[in-house]
Amino acid sequence: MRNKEGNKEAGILESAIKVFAKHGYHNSRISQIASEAGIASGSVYLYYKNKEDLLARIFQNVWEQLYKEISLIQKRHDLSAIDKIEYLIDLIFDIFSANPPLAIVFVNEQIHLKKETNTFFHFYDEFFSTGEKIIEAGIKEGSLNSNLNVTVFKFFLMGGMKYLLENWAKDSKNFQLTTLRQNVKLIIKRGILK
Amino acid sequence: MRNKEGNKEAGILESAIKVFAKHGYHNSRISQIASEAGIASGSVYLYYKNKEDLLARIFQNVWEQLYKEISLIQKRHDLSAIDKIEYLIDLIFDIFSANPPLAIVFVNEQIHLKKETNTFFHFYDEFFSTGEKIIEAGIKEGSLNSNLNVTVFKFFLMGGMKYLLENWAKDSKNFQLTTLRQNVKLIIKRGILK
DNA sequence: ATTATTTTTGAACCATCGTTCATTTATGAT
DNA sequence: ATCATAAATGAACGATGGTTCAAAAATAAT
Repeated sequence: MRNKEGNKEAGILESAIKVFAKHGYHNSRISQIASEAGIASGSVYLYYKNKEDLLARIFQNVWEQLYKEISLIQKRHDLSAIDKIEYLIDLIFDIFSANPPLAIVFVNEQIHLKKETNTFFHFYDEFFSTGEKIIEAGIKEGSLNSNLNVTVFKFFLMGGMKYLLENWAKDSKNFQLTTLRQNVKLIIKRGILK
Repeated sequence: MRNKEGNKEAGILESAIKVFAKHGYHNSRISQIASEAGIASGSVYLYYKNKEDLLARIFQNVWEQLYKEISLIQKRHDLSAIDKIEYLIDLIFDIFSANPPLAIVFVNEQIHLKKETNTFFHFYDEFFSTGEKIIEAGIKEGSLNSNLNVTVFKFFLMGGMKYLLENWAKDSKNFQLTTLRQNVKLIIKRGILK
């Protein structure tokens, strides 16, 4: 497969996302990524230190973007807490619906990267900590249920969305993205009881 | 490490769960599992066909149990739909809280097993299909919100619980299991709005 | 056109395990 | 005690695939 000229580094990363999504990190071969990118396998090492570095750079990009976006949302004083949470849900679905293979990699492969050796966990931690602040502010201002454990809700929402994204990315016929957004918002806002 | 005598097959599987939980499937060595079980590495192959068979047998056991339990819950005519869902939440937390390494393996490693080659996916499919039936019955009987997309809710709840379990198993100091159960039930029943 | 420099190549290297199996050890029957 | 059978061992095999690097190709400079 051919790349746009002058964009080899990004092209390799795109190819890596596709191959990682299809086979999983450990069953992906550098030679597959290289041929997907239209280069020789040795050339991957001109742009990336090793296989793990490819995965790390994917997550670096994702978490940096997620952190930047959530920071902007948090700062907006015209939005209530629940508005901010809904914006956050849209944000995540927007990022990954534009790139289904990235969604699959995002959901399944972060486990192979350790906190000690990867700087992007800084963004990861800040993302979650900002999310917590938004929820806490909502409790303080009285719009969110004060019985809610912030940590539990944070993980529950993230985990639920990840699982939905994965299943959507693998077989988008099962449900439309709009159904997905609407229902997640419905569930977290009002629950499932009639 | 020593096993109870006369229980080698189960002992090996327990050791595999521990090692898979700690290092992940692909970074786990048969030699590690063997030494954890107190046997020679070749002896693993007296009880299990190969490395993948170890993982498959773990999931076989889990999904068979989950399917049997959800079937019992579904049959109970003394429970409403929401009661059944709450029982289900308790069931999952009970199974995995008794075995944190199993929770970690359950959440992270199923991806390495393919539907085509593993019979336990029968239980997996039946489990989810039974879950859907419980939710659908709740909608029909009028106790659950009829705007709810059953598939979306099913995945959202499962994904949320998986992510919570993983984080709890990795660092149980973050939250107590009772907090976890209560909050999951709270969120899905009533949502987070005050 | 010639030379210097940079980029790319891909065959070969080599470390890493999963798996096998000839041998040893344990168990049980007579 | 002796023999037969079963269970367990762990060194060695072999396949795999990430990574390297000498050589080739492309590009730039003179």
